[in-house]
Amino acid sequence: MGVDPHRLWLSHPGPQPRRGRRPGYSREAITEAAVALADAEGLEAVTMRRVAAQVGAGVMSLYNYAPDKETLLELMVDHVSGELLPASAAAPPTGDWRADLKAIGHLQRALMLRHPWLPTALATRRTPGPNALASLEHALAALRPTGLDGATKIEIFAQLTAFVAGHVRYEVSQAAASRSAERGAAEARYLAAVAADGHHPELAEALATAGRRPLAPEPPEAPFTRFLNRLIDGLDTD
Amino acid sequence: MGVDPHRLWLSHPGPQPRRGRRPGYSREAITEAAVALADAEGLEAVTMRRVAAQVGAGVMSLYNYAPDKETLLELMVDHVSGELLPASAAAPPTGDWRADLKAIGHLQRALMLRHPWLPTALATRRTPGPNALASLEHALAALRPTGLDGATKIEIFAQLTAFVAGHVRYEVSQAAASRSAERGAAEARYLAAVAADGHHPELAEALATAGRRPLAPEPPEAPFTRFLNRLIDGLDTD
DNA sequence: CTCTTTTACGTACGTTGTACGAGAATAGAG
DNA sequence: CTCTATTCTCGTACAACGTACGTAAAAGAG
Repeated sequence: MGVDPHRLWLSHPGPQPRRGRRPGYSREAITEAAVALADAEGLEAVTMRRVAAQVGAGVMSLYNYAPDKETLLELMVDHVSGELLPASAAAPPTGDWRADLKAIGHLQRALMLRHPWLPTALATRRTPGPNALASLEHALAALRPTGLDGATKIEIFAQLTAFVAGHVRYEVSQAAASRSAERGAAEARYLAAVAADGHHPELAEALATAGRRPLAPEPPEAPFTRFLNRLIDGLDTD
Repeated sequence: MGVDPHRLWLSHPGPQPRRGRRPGYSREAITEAAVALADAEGLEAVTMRRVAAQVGAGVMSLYNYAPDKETLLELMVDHVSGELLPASAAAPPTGDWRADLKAIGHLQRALMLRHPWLPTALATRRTPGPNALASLEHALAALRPTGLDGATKIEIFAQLTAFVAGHVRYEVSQAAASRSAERGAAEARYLAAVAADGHHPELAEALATAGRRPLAPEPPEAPFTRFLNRLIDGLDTD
């Protein structure tokens, strides 16, 4: 499982071959088509046949640009990770590493909301591509004032990303549930029935108090901000 | 997508049918076979054919016990969630909600290390089954002293679970990388090459300082404990 | 031109989830 | 008992998937 990252990332596009038929497509075009498909219809719509149809190629032609589908997913992840680059370049470390890290978290969340398949695609371990490494570089620079050792800084970044992914997954599933009335209602009926069985008093009370709106209306990212702040403010440099 | 949770969880085993052939297998046996398969060979080894072979049934017989494979995954998740019940029952809330929550996090981590496919299986949204709801009930009871409203308590539990899942995924991927020497070496070569390109000074330094062992040897769960403590100590009741 | 290299992609295979329907088992009704 | 309704079993079959293989086409080198 997995492809040599050196061959995949470092030798691309590689020295132009001086002989042979010219490529009719490009890794970028294929990746963009796959991303567009995933954005529009979800990750499960990304099949080799559909991606090929999207770019107007035969199915097997894709394999000249990515050795297998898992690699194509890696390319997709790194491609959208590139959307973080301009913001990173525009916001160099300020010296306040907590604020910098929170800003990174918000950017990651926005990216994942734009590409809701990203948390799922990130779930399987992959070697970071150039854009992901640029993100990591930016985060490491932000963490410089902490004086932590390298492994810990990398771990913090991985944990932050996993945290944001988990939260966004929760956000979009909640949004999907409240958008599809039928499914949401069935789940509500089920939970109400469980709460009424007498064995789940805490759940019953939680559901009863869950409907209440907060006194002051809050922006949709408020819960995320609260959790993010808690996580990062809790980080210590000892 | 998805099955009515009411039918799935609440009417099982349901009133015995008074006529017709008697079931030759059971939902529990099938679920256990699937869990055993996932424990031994990973989630991707869980195919309807292999599960059927494991229980000695024909493939299509499984569909009398679960309407589709996704539902079987739900059954697997809830089944292993049942392993948390004894510990929950043995450890009622102490009044120190932070300590209680940390204990829950450690139990969840241990569960996920026993079933490394669990973080992945949890990633796709599903309605909680009875065992998951018992876990939630336990966590809500622990959170009672916070006086938070129901939605927030539920959100905290979901976020905690997502956090633990993310961390365990990281843990097992690290363990897998260091176990397979070939793959780990290829990645190390790649990262070293990137670090040497001059455009990633922070990464270069982080990798250089990453090899150093801590002065005092620490147990394997130490990083997890640190992150968990930071997350939970950061929670506030305002 | 021929030779060599590289890309394009039709065909085909193995594996997957599962729809369908025919047969077997069980229990009540007559 | 037989008849019939009901429920479970599971062989067969199909569409969709990732992709191995091989042939045809293109393009520079000689």
